[in-house]
Amino acid sequence: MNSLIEENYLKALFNLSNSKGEVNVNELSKRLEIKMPTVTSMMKKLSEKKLVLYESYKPLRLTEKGKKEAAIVIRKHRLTEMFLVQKMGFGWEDVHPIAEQVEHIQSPLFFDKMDELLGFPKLDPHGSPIPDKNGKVIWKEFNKLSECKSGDTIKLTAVINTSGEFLKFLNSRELSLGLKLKIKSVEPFDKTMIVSYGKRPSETLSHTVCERLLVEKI
Amino acid sequence: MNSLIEENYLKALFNLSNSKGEVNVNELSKRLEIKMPTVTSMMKKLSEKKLVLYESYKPLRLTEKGKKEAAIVIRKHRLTEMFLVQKMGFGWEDVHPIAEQVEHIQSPLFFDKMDELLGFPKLDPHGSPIPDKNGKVIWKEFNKLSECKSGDTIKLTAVINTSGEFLKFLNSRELSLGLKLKIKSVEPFDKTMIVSYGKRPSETLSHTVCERLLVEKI
DNA sequence: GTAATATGTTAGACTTATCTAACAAATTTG
DNA sequence: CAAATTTGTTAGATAAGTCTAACATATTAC
Repeated sequence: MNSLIEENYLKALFNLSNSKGEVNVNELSKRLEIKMPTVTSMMKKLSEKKLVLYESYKPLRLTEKGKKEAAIVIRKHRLTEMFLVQKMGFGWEDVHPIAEQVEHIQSPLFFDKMDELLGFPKLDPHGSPIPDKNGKVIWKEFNKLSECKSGDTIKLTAVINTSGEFLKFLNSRELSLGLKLKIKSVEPFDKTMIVSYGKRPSETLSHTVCERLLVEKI
Repeated sequence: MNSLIEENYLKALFNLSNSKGEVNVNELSKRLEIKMPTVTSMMKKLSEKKLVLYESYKPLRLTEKGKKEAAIVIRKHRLTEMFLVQKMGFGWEDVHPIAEQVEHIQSPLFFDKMDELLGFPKLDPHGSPIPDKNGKVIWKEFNKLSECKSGDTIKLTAVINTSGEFLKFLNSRELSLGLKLKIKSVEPFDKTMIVSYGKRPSETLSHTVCERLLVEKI
């Protein structure tokens, strides 16, 4: 059994690995807001437990066991977020800090019940995939909105940043997952996009925003 | 903010106080399965925080602040139990260990949502009162079944012991809260009761069981 | 009312997870 | 490629919560 703190290291490592495969001590330290020497010593501990491959001055990698245990925590996090939104009436901007705590509950049955009541969802409220019970994650190939071209019609499928700030911004523009958007034009200078969707014929989205929105081409 | 561990001490102290008003270090030590010296030092710490009245060699008492903070934790525990039973399909024998973890979640909104979805229940699935948001508890005057007499007709209103063992025993006899029972006879030698209820014309309940069942006279 | 027992405290050690300061290796830069 | 910068490690300190061993006080029993 891993401690709550070990679970947080595994989770951070897993999330950082998804983009890079390998992770620096420094990156992990920044993500967790924990100083590097502390991270180093935890890496040694997790290495002892066969959860992390650690060698001095080398990048960090999760073992298969480590990946699986991290994915289970992430599964619990995302099921919780979905449950909070679907069954308890929370907005998607409010669920992260609660899920951050609930994910550490030790009771497979509790999360199985959530899963069942939700009808075995594949995605969480932010469009992130929910790992299965064995820790397997099915990653869909996503495009960033920022990489699309003028004239494209796309569907909003996920958000990258799940901070309350960003999600409240999306709420204020009535941008929600599943929404269909048309790209009317892209400003070459600052990559700002003019898009239309729903009842909004013309909305301006900064590059910063477009980089955080994942879409499917239609 | 109190740590998870401090919350457990407060809760245990509150639960033990309900019967006695005062609690020994020794009793608390046994309840928590934590050695006495550790309990002593935690009492000093909680005394610093104005949650407990502690003097060497004297019995322990919660301050008003301590009572309130303990009651809030117990509120979260009992709301969780109710939610697990009513909204997630758990049996009353399975909810305790999960609630024991969920009670430490820091998010008043999370528990307010539960409360609302449950319709602001006053009792948990075991018949224990749910403290209100201010930590006020309304204690009903209960009788133990073991104190009733032959011929009495009573309604099962609460259980004292919430161990899985005991609750599974009650399940096996179809004994649930709200059930009406008639006491047919009481064996003077060992205080065993013969009762009838539902479709069961004659069931034998040991004194041990009868002491753990709280009832209302009809 | 003293002896025996039960209860409670003090002192000091251990574990986990954190930190800072100092040093070491790797990477980047001119 | 050598200097400067960034990244990583080691050593030692700190805090929370636990323990055991030894000692102190209270309570119970005779």
